Formats: sequence, structure tokens, C-alpha cells
Amino acid sequence: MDTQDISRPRLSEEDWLAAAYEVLTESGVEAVKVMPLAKRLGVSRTSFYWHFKDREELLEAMVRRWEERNTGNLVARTEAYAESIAEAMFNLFDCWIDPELFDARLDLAIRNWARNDSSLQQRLDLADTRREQAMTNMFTRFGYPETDALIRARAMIYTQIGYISMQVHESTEYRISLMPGWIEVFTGTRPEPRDLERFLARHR
Amino acid sequence: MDTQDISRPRLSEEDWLAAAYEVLTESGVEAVKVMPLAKRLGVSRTSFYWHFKDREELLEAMVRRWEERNTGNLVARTEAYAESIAEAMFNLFDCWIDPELFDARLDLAIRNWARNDSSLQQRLDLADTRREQAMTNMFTRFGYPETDALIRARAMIYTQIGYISMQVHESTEYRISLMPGWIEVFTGTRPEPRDLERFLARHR
DNA sequence: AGTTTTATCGACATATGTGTCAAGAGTGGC
DNA sequence: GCCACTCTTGACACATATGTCGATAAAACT
Repeated sequence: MDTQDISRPRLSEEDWLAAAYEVLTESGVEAVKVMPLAKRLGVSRTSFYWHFKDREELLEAMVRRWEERNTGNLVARTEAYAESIAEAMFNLFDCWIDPELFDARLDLAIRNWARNDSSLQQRLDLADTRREQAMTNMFTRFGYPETDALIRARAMIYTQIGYISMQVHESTEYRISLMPGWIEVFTGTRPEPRDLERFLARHR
Repeated sequence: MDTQDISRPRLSEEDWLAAAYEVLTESGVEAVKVMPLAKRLGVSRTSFYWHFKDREELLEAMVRRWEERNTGNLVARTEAYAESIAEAMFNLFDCWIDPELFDARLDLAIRNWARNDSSLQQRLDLADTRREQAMTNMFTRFGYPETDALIRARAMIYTQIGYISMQVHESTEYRISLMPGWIEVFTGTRPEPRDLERFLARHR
């Protein structure tokens, strides 16, 4: 847990970014302040200003990190090849398991931040529209009527955000064991054992 | 939108609470500060301390307001009389429509706040357990197996939180029009026209 | 009208935050 | 050894926040 490193008293831009990311995802933007970060990193507060113009610039970097990551991967997973809606859904669920594909905590932090920052809210709305579109397409591709597809897409998006928001901490194994149940709720049909097999095989 | 009142320059405890509530639900706890509230109310900052011991006391009052409201009403709606799972669900959906029954914005604010306040997080966990229990019971009462019931209960809870968290602004009419679709996703069966009728009749 | 209760105000003490600047260390290349 | 580049530091100026106190002002009761 100690973010300090005795062997390297001198810091790079990356060190500040990493610390800022930690605080942002744990406590929200309001907590991303230069003074506390400096204390945490064990250096003088003012050395921050060598790396960044001001606090604004650090925050902007956080937003960019988010933009480059979450939505892109998620949309890609909805487009992955699948033979059934259940398999398609399992593909998407990879995002719920692999933090590299989708950083849920960062997503939540950005979402809360956007509530008090209208320009960020605009960027977020764009991302959300892309996600909703991609998921709706996934359902229509497998024959769901437009209206149904939209509701089901939203059910998934809201559920995911709610899941993060509620700070649920389940073990990966337990979460995987619930997946077939989720598939049934979201698609309206029970997944084939074959689809489940493929999914489980991926997560060893 | 103007919270000042020319005819009453003097404020009561209630005025401060109302202003705090506004700011809390709009911008989060971090924004609930004495100075900005005073500015907003058009009085001197220090007069706050006549009404409350300190900022802590104001915040505690906010938490109590939340506790006395949300969970109780929600649990009550899950226990309302119903002849089918769809009708039971429609009963619960009243909470999504009537802000008097369930204050979604306040719930979200409390949830975000709790992320940085472990004692509040404990109170919240208690509330969440009660809600999950109540919803799960609703499903088992209508014959769903225990595991299914739990997943479906969680799907609803997460969806609701996600819905709030994403700042969705739909008209009440549009929201009501989507309800049958939601019912189908959450219960796995299409609602009877009769159930829908009863629900619509209630919301005129 | 007089007294109490209710509420406001400005001055003071203190904490925490932002950002600038000039003076330096530490590391590496030549 | 010298120089340049990278990074750190403390002093300074300033803004915003919390909370205390004693002096008042306005309503409300008697």
C-alpha cells in the first residue's frame, strides 16, 4: 500500500498520474489535491508544478486516460463474433471480469465528477450514447425487436453502473458462477452449456 | 430557483437544512460547506453556528433524513398485496415514479458520500441488505427459486442505482411507457393487460 | 414598555488549499 | 571537471474554508 519508494526519491510525471488515479478512483475528484498527493508521495508540494502546469492539467490527463480505455474496449466486445445472443453476452461480460478491458472504478469516478462539470458531462454523454448504441445493436443482430433491444441494453448498462456504484465486492469465482443467471435475465433465455463452456475456458 | 426570500431575512434551522439538501443532492457532500450555503441564503456565514453546533451536525441531519425515508417506503412497497409477480413489481415501481416514496437523488448522494466515510458506509450496507432481502422475498413469494430470486432482486437494485447514477432524464410518461418492458426483463414474463391497467390507473 | 428568546454580524484565530519564484541539488553526457 | 538538464525545495502571496466570541438587532412573550 505504500506508494513511496525509498530507492527513488525523484519522481516522474507518471508517478503523479498514478497517485492521482488512486485518489480519484478511491475518493473522487474533490480529493485529488496537490498538497495531499505530495504528502502521499513524500515530496514537496511545489515540485508538482515542474511536471504539470496546474491541477487542471493533471485532471485533464485523468479524463484522457479514461476516454482512451473504457468505451473503446466495451464497444469492441459487443462486436466480437458470436453464434448466439448468450455467447455475445458472455463476450461482453469479459469486461466485467478483466479490469484491463473496462475500469469500472474509474468509470464511476468520472461519472460522479461529471455531475459537477458540464463539459465533462458532455463527453460522458457521448460515451454513453456509443455504448447504448453498441449494446442495442448486439440485441437486434440476434433478432430482438428494436424496443426490446433498447430496454435490454439499458438494463445491462444501468446494472453495471449500479453494480460499481454499490461497491459490490464478490470474488471473481462467485461472480463467474452468477453469470449464467445474469445472462438469463438480460437475454430472456437460458444459456446453452456450450456457450458457458467457452466462457469458462477463457477465464482460467 | 432563488432560495432567498425578501420578506423573511431571518432564517430557521429548516432553511439551512433545505439549502444543504439542495447542494448535497446536486453536488455531493464535498460541496455542503457553511460559507457557500451562507452566500446562497444571503446571510452571514457565522449565523449558521447559532442553529448548528458545527458542519458535522448539519451533515448528520442529512443522513437522518435519508434513513427515515427511502428504505422504509421501498420495503413497504415490496410487501404490498399483489396477485402476480408482475403486479408486485408494478407496486414496487411506484417508487420509481413518486419522489415522495423514494428519493433517488438523495440515495445517490448518500451512496457517493459513503465511499469516503466508513461509518456511513456501515449504515448504508445495513439499508442495502434490508432492501435486497425484501426484494428477494418478493420473488420467492411468487415461486422463484432462491438463487433466481436473488439475481433478479440484484438486477433491479443495480438497475435502479445505475439509472440514478447516469442522470437519466425521461419524462414520467415515457418512463411509464417503458415499464412493461422492464417488467418482462426482471420477471421473465410479460405482464397481463389487467396488471398494467391497475398500474396506469394509479398514475393519473 | 420591558424582558427574553431568536437570530445576525464583524473581528479574530487557525487550517488547508493554489500557484510563483529564485535558489539549489542530483544525474548524466562530454 | 564542467555543463546542461531534470527535479526538489522553502519563502511568499493569496484564496477559501472552519469555528469562537462579544456586540447587536429583531421578534415574541408578558
